[in-house]
Amino acid sequence: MPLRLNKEISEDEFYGQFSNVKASHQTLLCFSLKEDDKTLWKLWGHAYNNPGQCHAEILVLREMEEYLVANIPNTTKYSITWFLSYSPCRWCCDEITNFLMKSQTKIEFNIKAARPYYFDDDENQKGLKMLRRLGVLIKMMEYSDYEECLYLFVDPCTKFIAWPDLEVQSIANKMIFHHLLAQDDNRLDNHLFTTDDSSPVHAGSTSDFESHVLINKFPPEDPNKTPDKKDEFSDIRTPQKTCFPQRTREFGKEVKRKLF
DNA sequence: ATTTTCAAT
Repeated sequence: MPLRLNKEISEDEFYGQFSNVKASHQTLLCFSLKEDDKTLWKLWGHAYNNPGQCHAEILVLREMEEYLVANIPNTTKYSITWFLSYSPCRWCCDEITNFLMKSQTKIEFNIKAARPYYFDDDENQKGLKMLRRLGVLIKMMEYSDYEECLYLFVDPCTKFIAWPDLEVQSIANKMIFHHLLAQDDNRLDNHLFTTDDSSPVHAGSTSDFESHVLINKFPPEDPNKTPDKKDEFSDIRTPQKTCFPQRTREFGKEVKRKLF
């Protein structure tokens, strides 16, 4: 069964599928849906793509749609959160768009993706931009997102152990993601990489990260490994577990930075 | 190109 309702994933699945430094030919999607001002999820679970059949997103969208048509909302807004091991492809973006357009109830949609899925494909970029224009909060996963995903979908008592280069790769993913999605946004011309949260990335390392990602999307072994740089980022997050669910600031907000 | 990029060798 590619889709499982009310089932956590194992620790092995979590680390195996959501690693941002190892490529995979599978996609895992952990999802939750809740009615706002309620704490408990109304619908949750996880799904793998069905090989040769359909992407994980489609399975989950079907399940959520089924729920929405069968249940009269006791709220004015749904909140949906997805943890995806790959960012959605162009067609899945279209399907998410259709899903949002069909809903009678406002939907707050959060997508956190571990790895970029063919970001160099224009159509994939367009799909992601469309989602963002529709108000979907979409970002690449970073340390705190991994903590949250583990807490919510694996085990709240297990401590997240970061793998080597998680920080470096997530920062690289974040930068390339912003760069690509900002292409058609004139307001951001000179501020592609500004952030709200005092990002530890130094200006000098920008091109390193960018080329690193553009040349090798998911390098299994980083030939340019620089231990110095890794150490530089190793302490930027507190590893201790915090109370989830807890919303970190989303990237979508940071585009409203001052321009002067 | 409703798609050779979420496998099959």
